[in-house]
Amino acid sequence: MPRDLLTQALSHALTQAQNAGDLPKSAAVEVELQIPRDPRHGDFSSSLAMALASETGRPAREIAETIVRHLDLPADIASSVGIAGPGFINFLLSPVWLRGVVRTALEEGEDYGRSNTGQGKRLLLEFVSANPTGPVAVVQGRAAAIGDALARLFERTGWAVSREYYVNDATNSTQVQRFAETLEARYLQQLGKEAPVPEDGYQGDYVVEMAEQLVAAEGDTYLSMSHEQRLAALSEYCLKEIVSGQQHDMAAFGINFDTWFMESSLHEDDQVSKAVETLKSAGHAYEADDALWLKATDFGDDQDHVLVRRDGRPTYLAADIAYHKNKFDRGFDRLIDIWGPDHQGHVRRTKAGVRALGYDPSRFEILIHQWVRLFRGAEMVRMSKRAGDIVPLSGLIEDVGSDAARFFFLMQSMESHLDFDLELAKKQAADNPVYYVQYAHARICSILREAEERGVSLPNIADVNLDRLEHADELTLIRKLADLPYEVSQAASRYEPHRMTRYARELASTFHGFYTNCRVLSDDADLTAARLALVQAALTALRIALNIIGVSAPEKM
RNA sequence: GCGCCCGUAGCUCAGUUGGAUAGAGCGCGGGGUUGCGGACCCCGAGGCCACAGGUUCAAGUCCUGUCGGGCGUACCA
Repeated sequence: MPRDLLTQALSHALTQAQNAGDLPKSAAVEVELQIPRDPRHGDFSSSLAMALASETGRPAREIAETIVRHLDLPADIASSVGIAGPGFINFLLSPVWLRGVVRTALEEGEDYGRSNTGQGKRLLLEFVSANPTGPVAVVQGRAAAIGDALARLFERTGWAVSREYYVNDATNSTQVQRFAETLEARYLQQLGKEAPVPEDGYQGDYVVEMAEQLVAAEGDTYLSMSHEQRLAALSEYCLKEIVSGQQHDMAAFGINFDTWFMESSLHEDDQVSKAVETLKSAGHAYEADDALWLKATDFGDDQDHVLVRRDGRPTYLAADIAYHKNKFDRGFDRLIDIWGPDHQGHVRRTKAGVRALGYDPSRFEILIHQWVRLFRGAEMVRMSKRAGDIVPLSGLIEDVGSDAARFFFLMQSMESHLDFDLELAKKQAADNPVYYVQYAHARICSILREAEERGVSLPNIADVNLDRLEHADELTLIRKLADLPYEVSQAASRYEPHRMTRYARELASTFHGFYTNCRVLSDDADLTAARLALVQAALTALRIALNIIGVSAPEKM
């Protein structure tokens, strides 16, 4: 990447200047490049001289001149190096170097922009993990879109990624029991019995529908059982039904999990109790009020938390700690969890538990995404499963389609609330930014089809005279193509998948501008060949960006 | 009360780890095609970046406080 080459050259120039005595040897100054807001300032810019100015007390412009004098740039990379403003060192990439990007993109194809920062190390990405007490909701769709995009970003940066969905199917958990009691009531109601839904039960209509299906499938089989037997049978039944429903929801959204990890498997193998024992013997857990507590305050939390309840049942936290131990024990080098905003309070205690077990906290990251607020027109729709008014992801996909849903989920950073107006998303299908990007892709495909129909064969890149690419819109498009590798690496390392959505829109916009001003297929055979190469490179970059955000790239629309 | 996130154009949001004159989409006003897809392109209007201090050569960005919104604050998950 040119950024790296220029950064290295600047660092080197600084050292040279210092060794030559032209600049004082000061404390470590980080050499970094920015992209100027105003393109007239060049492709890259460094404020290195200003940072040094305040340390050395010498004028920034003078320092900049000294550094530039010692600068030894790789051949052909920059067509100009300038000093501007208060002391910026600006670089303008040369057309020669830019044209090389087209060649690189075509030669590397779908691999363009890949890097190997992960060095093949194993990364476990856990996301969605909706409770098995209902269908996957819209807010979890956001987690799904974020998680899958991050997974693809990490795959592109050299990590061996596993996608995992954690199923809280422990039948003795409070939520599962509560759900089973609700289902029991609805089931009995279906059969004409008087049975109130528990006050803290699940109010959503989908439980009624489940009861209807249950009666249709199994009739009154459960009627003659005792309350306890019936609860056990029903919770087993509904866990199976709901999990398979969630698996169906994820498949419909194009998310393929490598593993659906069952919490129950932790309990069956005594992994939870063993983890608790380990904490206890290490002195990180203590008895109080007839319960067992994790001494989380020793590991950065502001309060301690119960691991084993007074009645002897382990808490969710205990299972979660055992679960993360299990992840590490499976040999993963790095763990990333993506959680919903309602789990924010659990971050510190879970990290504390993992640290208490002796694992390196830098290998474990929990990302919190914010809510999706659904609107029907001006009316906001609440989405708590426990409150009952759940909006399933499957409904959203039916309404606006998987592509639009994924694109919208990734249009803004995960820590921002997302307003999703269902009516607008349906009504304005034509104005939807996802179509704008897909249209650019279809347009390029159309050009390539047209070329074929006219008997213009696609050029072999080795035979193309790329020097014919000199129009401003051509070079602007190439600059955008050149950004892809950096965008991918940044989006991955900073957990910012929405950057790829922004990139895709910018790339599409840049392409549309090029298309308006530069005719691809013309009588000029050399120019046609060069532009066909450019257009194919743009196609490659668009496909990569769309692939990362999980949106299809249609050849016709 | 405490913790996390948010507050930027009429609306929805970006803002490249603190850089030069704050951007995009939608909406609004005006223009553009005897051409490979007009689901496109170009121009314009529109901003005390919630407010007040502070740090810095430089603050939308960092720190402190205030105000407003969301969420959390269980021996639920």
